Amino acid sequence: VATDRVMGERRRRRPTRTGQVLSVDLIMRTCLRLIAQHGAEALSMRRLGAALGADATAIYRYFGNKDELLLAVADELIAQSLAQFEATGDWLADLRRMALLMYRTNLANPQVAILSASRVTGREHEIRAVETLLGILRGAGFDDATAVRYYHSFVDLVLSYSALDAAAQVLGPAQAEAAVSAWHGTYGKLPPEEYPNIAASTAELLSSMPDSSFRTTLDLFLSALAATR
Amino acid sequence: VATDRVMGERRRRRPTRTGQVLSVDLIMRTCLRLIAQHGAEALSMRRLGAALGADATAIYRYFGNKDELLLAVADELIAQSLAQFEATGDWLADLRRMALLMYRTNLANPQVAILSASRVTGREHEIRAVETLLGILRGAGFDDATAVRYYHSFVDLVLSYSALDAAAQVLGPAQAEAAVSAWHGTYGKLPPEEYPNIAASTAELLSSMPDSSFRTTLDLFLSALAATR
DNA sequence: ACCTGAACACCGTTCAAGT
DNA sequence: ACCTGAACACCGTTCAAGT
Repeated sequence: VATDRVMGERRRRRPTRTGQVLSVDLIMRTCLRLIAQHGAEALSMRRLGAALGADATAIYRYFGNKDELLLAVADELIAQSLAQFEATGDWLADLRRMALLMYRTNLANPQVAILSASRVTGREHEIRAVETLLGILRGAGFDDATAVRYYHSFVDLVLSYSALDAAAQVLGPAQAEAAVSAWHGTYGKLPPEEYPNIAASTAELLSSMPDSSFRTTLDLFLSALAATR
Repeated sequence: VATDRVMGERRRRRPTRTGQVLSVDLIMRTCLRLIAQHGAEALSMRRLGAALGADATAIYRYFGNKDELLLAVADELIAQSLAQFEATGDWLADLRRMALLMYRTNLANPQVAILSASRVTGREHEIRAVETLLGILRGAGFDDATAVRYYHSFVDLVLSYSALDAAAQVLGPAQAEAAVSAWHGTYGKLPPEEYPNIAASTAELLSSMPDSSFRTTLDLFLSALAATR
């Protein structure tokens, strides 16, 4: 019985049709690869099964449902962000670096970012991230209550922006095209008498709106934190 | 021919099976009601057709596809926010009020907010909102390029936070329960030696995390804008 | 002119059967 | 013990046919 637990990894599993031996880890890695290679819309249980060389329903031996699988993958993304982080002792620079790492990792896995932005996993890597961020803010000299408030704002800002930009990135070609033509076709051609402010800013609007405003917002947010310390 | 255009609203339409006469407006209202009553996951073209007493495919006479329908509904929400806004001339107060109105309207229609946060509709009310916000920022004395950058940040901040908080509000009972127990069960009971920062902040974390951080973040953001003017 | 309904190519998930 | 595959209850959308 003890052996079963300790050697869980080595339990004999029947290989699939194509000889793969399934595991939680292999499924998560394949899931991430599928999203990275073929886009978020390619992630269905059937396609994941096919990529694993297994029947889609075999995955349900390892994850209760698709949502549970994606939450596990979400904690994995936090791990990836943390792995690239090294504290420098400069709290503002550290916050900025952490924000950019989280944002970048999320944008590389948009489907997961969208699903997990508003979820608390309570898993290993999420806890480490909370501890690290609270440490940075408390180390900056904020009292406990303020550190918590700013941690909350910081993490919600980064996660909500990640989800927003991930959703934009995941739009189908037709929808992305519609956004471009809304800006160039509609906003670029409004009568100046009726829309003087848009007319005065057209060039800036057309060049700015397709890009993310995350860096601008982050910098404004961090400068406000610095000002209250 | 001219009559056809001018009196477009009064064109004779064949009633559906159940006697309803379809229109863009009726479809949008039914769509909003369906989402409000049964959640976004209940919104399928087939269900919408059923709620209209029509075949699902009849909707395609009025909206090219589901996405186009949702964009129209999203623009309706913008109209609702704008209807409650009145400029005071105090740019900071006006921005704050607009942010809170948009946030509140979105949170009252969480399912639509989630679906539309990252979309550009290019429609009537969205255009009016852009014009209004750019006007506030240019009126505050920001140059055109800066006004556009700050408009972009402002609207993305409000929309992304709306979607984040709407998604949290819309979690199933099981998932909401899981979040509570993650905070109280997991974060409330971590060993202080390993997680000193979480341990020092436990009380504040447990009381702060269930609430939205939108107001804190918005105030920090606006104070940063004020500081750069 | 407008609505209908069959059809196509998909989903996530369950469960009895196979090995 | 684990994987398979049929089956169920859905999707969005197209298009020929009906009225």
